[in-house]
Amino acid sequence: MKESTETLNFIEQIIEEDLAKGLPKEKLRFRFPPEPNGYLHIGHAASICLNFGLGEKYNAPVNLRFDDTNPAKEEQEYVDAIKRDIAWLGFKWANECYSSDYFQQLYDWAVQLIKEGKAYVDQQSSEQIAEQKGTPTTPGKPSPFRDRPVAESLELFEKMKNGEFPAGSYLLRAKIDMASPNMHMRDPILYRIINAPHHRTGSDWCIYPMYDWAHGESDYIEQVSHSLCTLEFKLHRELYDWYLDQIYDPSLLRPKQREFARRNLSYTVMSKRKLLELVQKKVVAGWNDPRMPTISGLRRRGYTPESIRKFSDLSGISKRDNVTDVSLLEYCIREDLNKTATRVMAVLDPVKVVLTNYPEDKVEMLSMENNPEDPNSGTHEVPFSKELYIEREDFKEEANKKFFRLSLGNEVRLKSAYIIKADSVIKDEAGNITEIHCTVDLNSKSGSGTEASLRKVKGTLHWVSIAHAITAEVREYDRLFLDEAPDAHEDKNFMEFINPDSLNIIKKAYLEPYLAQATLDDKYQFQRLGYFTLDTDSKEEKLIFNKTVGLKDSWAKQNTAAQQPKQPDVQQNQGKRSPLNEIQQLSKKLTNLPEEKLANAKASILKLAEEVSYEEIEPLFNTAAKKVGTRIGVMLVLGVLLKNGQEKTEAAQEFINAGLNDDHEMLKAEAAAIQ
RNA sequence: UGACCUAUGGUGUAACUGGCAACACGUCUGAUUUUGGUUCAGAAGAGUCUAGGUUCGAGCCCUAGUAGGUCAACCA
Repeated sequence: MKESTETLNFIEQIIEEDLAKGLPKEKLRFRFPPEPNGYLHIGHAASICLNFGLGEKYNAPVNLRFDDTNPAKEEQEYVDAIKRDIAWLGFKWANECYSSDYFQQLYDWAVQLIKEGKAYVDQQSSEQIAEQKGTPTTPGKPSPFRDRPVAESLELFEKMKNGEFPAGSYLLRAKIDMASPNMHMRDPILYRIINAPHHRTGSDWCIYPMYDWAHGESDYIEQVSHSLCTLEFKLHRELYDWYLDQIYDPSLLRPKQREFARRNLSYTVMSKRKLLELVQKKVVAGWNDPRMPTISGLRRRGYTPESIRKFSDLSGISKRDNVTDVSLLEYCIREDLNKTATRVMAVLDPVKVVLTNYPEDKVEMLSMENNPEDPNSGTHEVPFSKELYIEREDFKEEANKKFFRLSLGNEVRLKSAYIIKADSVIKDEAGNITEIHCTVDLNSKSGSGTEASLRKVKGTLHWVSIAHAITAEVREYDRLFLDEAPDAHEDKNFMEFINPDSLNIIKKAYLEPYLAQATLDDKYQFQRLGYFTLDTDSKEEKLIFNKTVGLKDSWAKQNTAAQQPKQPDVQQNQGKRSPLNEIQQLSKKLTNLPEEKLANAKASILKLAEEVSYEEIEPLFNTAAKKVGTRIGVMLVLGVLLKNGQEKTEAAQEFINAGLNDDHEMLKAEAAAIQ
């Protein structure tokens, strides 16, 4: 038996440690805690897959808990959408929970806190409270109501609950530490008054608990062992633990909060607020627009649950900021669809082909494989006749040898049909090709096994019989933003990077008739074009297909590369290092580089050296002797400085002398060059 | 000018807790192919932010820097 060498992410390691320390495996319990104020997106999928994945791995229950403590923002519509998305991803929650289910318990605990002198009712404005709170670098001041007698707080809290005060007039605050370096510990708010109907509790409550108070205690009530959230809650952990300390019964399990980095995807944004802005400003058609990174958008676009789970799996979990390239997501969906999608033919930009030697009225039904990757997928029939459409870009009158498609005098195969040869073209007055006249080799029928059919030809084209084709609208999508990280610019708003061409609608595409029976669940590969699925806007009399993702296209890549031979290197958009820093990085490799690269590295160092001052490099003179690369780099910089008129100090001379006496040839040489 | 977190090929993650850096995507070759897809074979690309230290030995530990992120909502 092979020992499983599967590596654990840091969350799994924490769990394993807890298990090793004696936590019984049966006590493991997780939760996914969305706030029902928006749709789930691919970033949430990371959290969903983490929590539910852990549940599957350890055979532990995972609750779906709606964090619904703010009636002003939350709606039933979102609850329904969230449940739909999680179920679609293929996960089953143990219990459907709501923080609002615990309002009474939370209230009782709050009363207990007041009685113990650990909470008090405040009645200042939010401005006053904010001012007293201080700043991260200066301590706060206590509220004048901080030492209000317990009985008075109790009475006021009771009145708050009974709706005797207007919204915003009173608050319940925990009494912790106004001087804590952690702002969250400076007497955080436990309850505020909100006069809005709650989607579940209606008007039962006028006071609502804040996140920190509700979340940790909900974890505790549900006996969640590991409460996993994103990094921005790291500073909340101290408060999470403080609240737990106040009510914790040692005979019960104590939840543990741990934080991981949220997942970002390149060329899109991932915050609910920003996605909502795209919806509200009508940049997209809605939360489930196929260009949106929402689960519902991806679903409509044609992504499968498997592909999204695979993506989460490959992306991993860690604690550093990240921007995962969309190409990984695209890889995941292609990989899935390649194995499962039915192959069909569709022509999006047609040009007419006439087979001059094919009988006028003849129609053949040809057989086409549904999926060459799956031997059991069967075949379907596709009609063939004298007049066809092929893709306009699949023909050129004259072509070089790199063009594998149809051109005058050359042969090409029609997928699952015959080999044809282009003889002539007909053009309109503007010079546009309107018809391509070809002769067909009638002995070359696909699958006939004849010698002619086995002939090797350079290219294979997809096609559609004009007389039999059905039409449909096809929607092609491109990235929503032109910038890799549209919301990572301090000086620019993410909306400035919107791609104006993210949607391309082809009003009339021609499809093989088999597609007339397509359903919303079907996934197709339009051969040589990409993966497509029916859009929800589609109607029986008007089919609409979404392009999920294109096939990899090394031909297109080759072409664009040829068009723009030298693309300026647009990388290095973050972490602008200082020249000295870059020099140090370059230097350390110096001793390991092959010659050509060595010359380049040296040249770069010499150039960067112009921007470095003597004061900056002097400390580097006592670089450890074994770090030869760095010493060489420093020597090079020193050379430049001396040449530019820098006085040769004692320290510099010493450094040069040390270099001269070094064993390393390169260092010795560079020292000799400037001594 | 405080606290906390983070730093490994272009990108995302690994490295059995100290033994000279692995996997995936992407990129580039070549083969196969009735999809310029798939598949297969291969290549290039990082000495792990910098400096010092501990150690026989450091990506992992310590110190100091640097860079990025988070925190001052009656949001979650």
